[in-house]
Parts: sequence; structure tokens; C-alpha cells
Amino acid sequence: MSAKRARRERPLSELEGCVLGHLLRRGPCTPYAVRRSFQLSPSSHWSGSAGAVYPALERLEERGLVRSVHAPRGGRKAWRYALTARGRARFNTWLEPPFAPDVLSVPPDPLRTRVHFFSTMTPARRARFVAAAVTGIGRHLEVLARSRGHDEDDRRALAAARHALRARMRWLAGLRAP
Amino acid sequence: MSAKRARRERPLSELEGCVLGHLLRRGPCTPYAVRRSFQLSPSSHWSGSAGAVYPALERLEERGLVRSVHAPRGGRKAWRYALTARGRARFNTWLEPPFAPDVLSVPPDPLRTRVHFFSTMTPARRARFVAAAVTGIGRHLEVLARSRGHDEDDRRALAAARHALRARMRWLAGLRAP
DNA sequence: GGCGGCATGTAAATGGTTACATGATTAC
DNA sequence: GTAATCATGTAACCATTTACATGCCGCC
Repeated sequence: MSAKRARRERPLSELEGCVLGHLLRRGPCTPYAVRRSFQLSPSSHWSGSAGAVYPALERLEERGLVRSVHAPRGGRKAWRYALTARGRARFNTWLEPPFAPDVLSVPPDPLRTRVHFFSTMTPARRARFVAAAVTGIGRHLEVLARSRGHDEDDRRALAAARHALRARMRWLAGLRAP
Repeated sequence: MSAKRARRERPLSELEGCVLGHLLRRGPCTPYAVRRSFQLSPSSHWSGSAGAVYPALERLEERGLVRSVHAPRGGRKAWRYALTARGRARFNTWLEPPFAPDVLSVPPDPLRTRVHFFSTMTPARRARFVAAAVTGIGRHLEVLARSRGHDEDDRRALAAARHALRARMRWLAGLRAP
């Protein structure tokens, strides 16, 4: 028992956590369904590429967090992955506090990264930079405003994304006239 | 000439862009100096690991954006990397609009990702989640408040990071009492 | 009965990470 | 003279990405 305790569990990647969560909410899914959910979600930053999702599910199965069930539909082979009890427990520790440090620290932001080099720009270039960023973010906000979200969780994530973008816009506006 | 034009330049990664920018501001640097600047910066999310910085500089040299100068100090071998003219031009196109799409879109946020699974939590768990996140972010904010930044760019990036964290805090507070 | 798109993958490249190895310099 | 730290890497791994391959299904 102590030996079993001893081996450290590797932390889940963000994608792996999301996959487990998806299985928890939706029940057993085909890999394709998981992919599609990432592809369609406007608030996720994953492409839902096959090369990410299939290996992730295989890793999760190796660790016993997920098990695959053969569920042919029509004459067609089809695997569904279902959450195991261990998988559900693992998801919960991923989801809940205490959080890993990088969950709470400042998220990376390519725009902030670039502003870090403002000292290399002339005022005119800075002005162009800010103007282009503001209109670009505005376009993104419009897209998010049109997005509906197909459940409560989705709407919450959308609201969070909008909130973050609006905050970024305000920050840029403050940058415009220093 | 048209043949030369024809081959597409691969985009710079964020790290590569930052390395070029560092060389532009600070002049020729040793790889170690570049690493240290990433390690010490509180507003960068890179570890400044040798395994990232050394290969990045080698890639940049292969592409002719940087050239290495042998500059021994004492009896010790030491390479300094200097920006080339092409490197400076490349940095400017990386830095300026028009931006790549992911520069302006919603940055990934592990906390938002987790909130996407609020529907799987009881109200008590949600409350614990929000409370832990708020105090954790508060701690991060205190650290940032103590950070000074050693130049104008640094201070600007720090201000941006603080702004983003405060916005996240407000969003969480709104989440607390729905 | 062919075609478009849904579904299921595989392969290769990429750009990061941690961990390790090791020589030179400096502080004490 | 020895321990700490500066400096310079290398190796292995890891989770993504894009691009490719391919079979089945429903529609016209």
C-alpha cells in the first residue's frame, strides 16, 4: 500500500483535464466527439486536432483514467471512451484547489509580450500598434458577442473570455495616451 | 530575386521574437545573459531554460537573423550573439501590425478552463474554488506589487500583468454571487 | 454510382520542458 | 583550497501542431 502510494502521479495536462471533464459531463464519447467539442468551442484555445486528442486518450487509458468500449454503430468500428472511477477522482483533484502555481499566475499574453518592446518604437509606431490592436480585439469581441454557448458552462466561459478581452481593451486604451 | 521572394519565411515563435528584441535593446549578448533576463523577468512566462534558449539562438543564426561573435573574456570561451540587419527587420515585422490571429484572440487561462466545469461542482465546492483562487491571485498581486522592473518596458509589462490579474479577480468576484 | 463530407486515425516536425554534466571564477 | 555560483551546454522527453491517408455513409 505504501509502495502504491509512493509512485507519484504525473499531473494532467490542461487538455487531458478537459478531456476527462468532457467525458464526465457527456458520458462515454468517441474520440471524434471530443475533438469536435474542442473545435466548436469558441472559448477553448485548442485546435481539437486528431494528433492531440487521440494520443491524449491513449495516455489516459494507459493510466487507467479512462477505458475504451467497443461500440460499433452500423457496420462501422467505433470506440467510445468512458471515465473510470479513478478517472473521476483524478479529474476532481485537477479541477479543485489547491491549484498548481501556473493556474493562478499571470496567463501568457502575446500582446503584453509585444508591448514589452515599446521602447524600440517611435510614438507613431506605438499609435499604429495600439489602434490595430484595439480594432482587432473589437472584432474578436463581436464574434464572442454573437456566440451563444450551448449550455451553462459554455456561457460562463464565454462571459469570462469577453471579460478578459474587455479588460485588455481598457488596458490598451490607457496605453494610448500616457 | 522572385525565387528568393518565393520561399515563405516561417513565423517567429514568441520566444524567438523576444530573444531578437532583447538583442536589439541590449546589444550583443551571451546566451547566458539572454537566459537570465527571462529567468529574472516577473512578467515573462518562460523559464529561460538552457534547452530553450540555446536552440532558439541556433535556429536564429541558421536563418541569418543573428550572428555569433567569438568574444573570449579572460581565458574563457564566450560567444556573443548580435542582431543582423535581417534580424532587425524580422523583429519589426514580428512586433508590429498586422498581427497574427492568435496575438489578438483570447489568451488561454487555466482558471477559465476550470470554471468551464462548474456544472460538475456543488455550490459549496464552487465557493471553495472561488475563495482559493481569490486568495491565490491576491498573493500573486502582492508579489507583482513589490516588483519594481528595471526599465520602462519592464514597468509597462508589470502594469499590464497587474491589470490582467485585477480584472481576473473582479471576474471571480462576480462569479461568487451569481 | 459517384461524390462530398463525416469519422478515424498515423507521421513528422516543432518548440518547449526538466535533468544532467561540467569547466571557470569568485568568495571566504 | 574548497565551496558556491557563474557559465555553457547536451540529452531525453513531452504535448502540441500540420499534413496526410483512408474507409464508410448518405445524398443526388
